[in-house]
Amino acid sequence: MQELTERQKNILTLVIHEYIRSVEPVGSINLVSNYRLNLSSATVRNELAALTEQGYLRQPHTSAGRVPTEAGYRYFVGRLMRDTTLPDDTRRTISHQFSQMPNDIKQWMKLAASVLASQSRAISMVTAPHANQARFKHLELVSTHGRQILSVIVLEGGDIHQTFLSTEEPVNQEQLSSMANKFSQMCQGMDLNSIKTLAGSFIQIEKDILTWITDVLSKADIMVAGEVYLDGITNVLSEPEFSDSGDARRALQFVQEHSLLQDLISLTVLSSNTNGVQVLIGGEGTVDELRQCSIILSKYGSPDQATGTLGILGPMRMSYGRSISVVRFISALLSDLVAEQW
Amino acid sequence: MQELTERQKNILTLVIHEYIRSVEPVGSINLVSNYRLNLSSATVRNELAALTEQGYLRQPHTSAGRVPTEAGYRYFVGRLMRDTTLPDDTRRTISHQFSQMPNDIKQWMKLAASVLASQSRAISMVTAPHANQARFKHLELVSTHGRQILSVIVLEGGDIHQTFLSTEEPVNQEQLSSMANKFSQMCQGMDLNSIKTLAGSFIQIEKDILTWITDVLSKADIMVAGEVYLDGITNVLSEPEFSDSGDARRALQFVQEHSLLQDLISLTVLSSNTNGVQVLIGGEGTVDELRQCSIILSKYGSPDQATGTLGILGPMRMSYGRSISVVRFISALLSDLVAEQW
DNA sequence: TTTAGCACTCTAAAGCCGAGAGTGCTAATA
DNA sequence: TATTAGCACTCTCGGCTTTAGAGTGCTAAA
Repeated sequence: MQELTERQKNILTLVIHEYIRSVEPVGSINLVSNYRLNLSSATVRNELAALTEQGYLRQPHTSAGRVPTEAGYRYFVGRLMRDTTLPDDTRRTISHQFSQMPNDIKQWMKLAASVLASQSRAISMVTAPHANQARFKHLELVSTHGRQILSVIVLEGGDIHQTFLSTEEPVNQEQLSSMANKFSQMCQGMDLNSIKTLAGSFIQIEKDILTWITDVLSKADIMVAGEVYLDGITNVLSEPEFSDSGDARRALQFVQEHSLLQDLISLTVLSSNTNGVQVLIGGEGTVDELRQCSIILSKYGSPDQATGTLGILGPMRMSYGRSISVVRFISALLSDLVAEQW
Repeated sequence: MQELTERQKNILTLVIHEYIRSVEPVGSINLVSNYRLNLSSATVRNELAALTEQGYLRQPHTSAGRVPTEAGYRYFVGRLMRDTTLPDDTRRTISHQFSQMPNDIKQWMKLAASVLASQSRAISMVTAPHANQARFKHLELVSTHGRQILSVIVLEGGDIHQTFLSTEEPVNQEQLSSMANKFSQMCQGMDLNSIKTLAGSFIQIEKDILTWITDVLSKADIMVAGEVYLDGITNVLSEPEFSDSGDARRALQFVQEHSLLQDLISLTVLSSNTNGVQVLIGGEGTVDELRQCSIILSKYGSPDQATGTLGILGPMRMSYGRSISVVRFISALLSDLVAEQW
C-alpha cells in the first residue's frame, strides 16, 4: 500500500463528497462535469482504477460508478478531511438553547441528545455525567404510609438513587431524620471500600441501609455511565440505504437492547482520534449489526470531577466533517456546564 | 345497519383470525378449507358479500379476498371477542420477574415496558405512577463545591425532583439542613395553592427555594404523567405492512415527538371499554399518522393514591385478545405494587 | 336455502427488450 | 511519458407484455 498522489487524494475526496451527496455510485464523467476538473474523464478513470486497486473504492458491479470502501472513508477521515467548525450562528443558537434551560441535568441531557440528533441527522446517544469513583455524599430517609421508608442517596456529583425499604415496625420521621444524619456524617465522602470496612453495632434497619448504600456504590462503580439518553432514532430510518431490508431494524434493535455506549466506552484503543473525538467507521471493532454504520464519540467533563460520554451513530455514508464538529461542540458545551456546576 | 346473523358473526371472526395470521386478504375457499366449515365456498361468498355490504370487510381490488375494515375490528373487539386471560405459566414468569426486581420505580417501569413490548410485539408505553394532585412532602438541601446547592424535593407518592440553586455567598451544610427542615415541616402535605399563600419574611435563598417548590408542584400538576417509558420500538418495524413506505417512520416519529400517552390520557370518552382496558382502533379520535394503528390503554393504581397509565401501540391488525389480556395483567400487577408501596 | 358451474376480472410474477451509464483498452497526441 | 479521444463491451434498470392463478359474482339446479 503506497502513498497516494495529490491528485488521487483529491479525487478520493471528491468521490466521497459526491457519494455522500447523491447516495449513488459516482462515475468519471459525473466527477469531471460537476467539479470542473482540468482533466478528461479517461484520466479520472485511470485514477479511479488505481484507487480501486488499492482498496479505497469499489464497484458494485462492472459497469457502475465507484463507491467508497471502509478503508476509503478511514483514509479520508484520518488524512484528507479538513477540520471544520460549526457555523457561528448555529453555535449561537445552540448555546442559547442551553442557556434557557433550567439547571437540571436531565434536561441538559435531553437537549444535548436532541440537538445532536437534529444537527447530524443520525441517532444520538448521551450519558449523564458521573463521578469516576462513586462517593457517598448524603442520605435522606422519608417515612411514607405504612412501614415503608423512602430512602434517597445522593452521591458526590449529584447522582441520585432511591428505593423503598421496609421495617418491622413503624418508625417516625424524627427518628428517621436523626438516623439519616448519622449516616450522612459517618459516611461523608467515602467510597465503596471505606464503607465496607465500617464496623459497629447496628440495629436491623441500619444494617439494611448500609447494605443498600454499598449496593448503590458498587452499582455506580460498575455502570461506568448512568442512564443513556437516545434521540433521533427515526432519522436513520429515512436514510435511503436502510429504506428496505431488515438492516436498519437489526441495527436499531441492537442499539436499543445493548445500551451501546456502555460497550463502546470500554474500547480505548480506537482508530481515528481527531482532537478528542473518536471515529469508528463501519462499526470497526464492534459488532456485525453495525457493519454499515459509523460512530462518532467524545468524552466530556473532566477526569477529576465528573465525565460523561456522548456520540452519534449514523450510516457509514455520513457527513463526517459536520458530524464531528457538532459532536465536538456539544461535548465542549457540556464540559463547561459540568465545570460550572461542580 | 342491522344485526348480523350468527353465521355472519362466525365468519367475520374467522376472517379476522385468518387475516391476523397470514396478513393477506382472505378468500372464501381459504376459509372453508382451513376451518372445516360445513358450508360450500359459494355460501361463504354470499356471506362475505353481505359483510362487505355492511362495511365490516372490504376488498383491496375486485378479485382479491377480504380484509377487515376499522368497523370490522371494532365490531369484533366490542362484541365477538371472547375474554381471554394470559396462560398461567406466562403469568407466573412475569410475576417472578417483578418479584426479583429491586424496589425501584424506574426499574419497574422499564420492566413493565419491556414485558409489554415483548408479549404484544408492539410498542409499549408506560408512565410512572404519580399522585393526582401533587403535594409537597420533603425538602433536602446538599452543599456542593462552590456556591451551588443541590436541592431535592420529594413529593407525596415518591416523585423526586432535583435542581441546582446558587447563592450569593457560601452556606454551610448545617445551615442548609436546618433550612431544609424548616421547609419540610412548614410545607408538609401542602398542595400548590396552599404554598402560594404562605407569607413571612424570607431571605433571598429562601425565596428562591419557595419559587422552586411552586415550580415543581405546578409542573407536576400540569404534566399529569411524568416520564414516559417506551419499549419495543423496533417491533413495529418488522411488521409486514410497514415493511416499506414511510408509514412506519412517520408513526414512530410521531410517537417519539409527542409523548403520545400524555395526549391520549386526556381522552376520557373512548369507544370500546373492556373491563377497564380501553381500545382505540385505527387511531380513532387521534391523528392521521396513526390511522393504521390501534392502541390499547389502561390506567393502573388507585385514584386516591397514585395512578399511572400504560398501553401498547401496534398495527391495526394485532392480536387483540392476547394484547388486551397482557395489558390488563400488567396493569393489575403494577396496581398491586403501587398499593403495597404507598 | 344451498351449491355446483362458469365466465370474468384483476394482480403479481416472469420474461423480454432497449436505453443508458460506465468501464477498460488501444492508439493517437502533446 | 502522461494524457486523451475513440470504441467495443458489460451490466443494470425501467418499461412492456404475457401468463398463471386466485377470487369473484351470477345463474341455474338441487
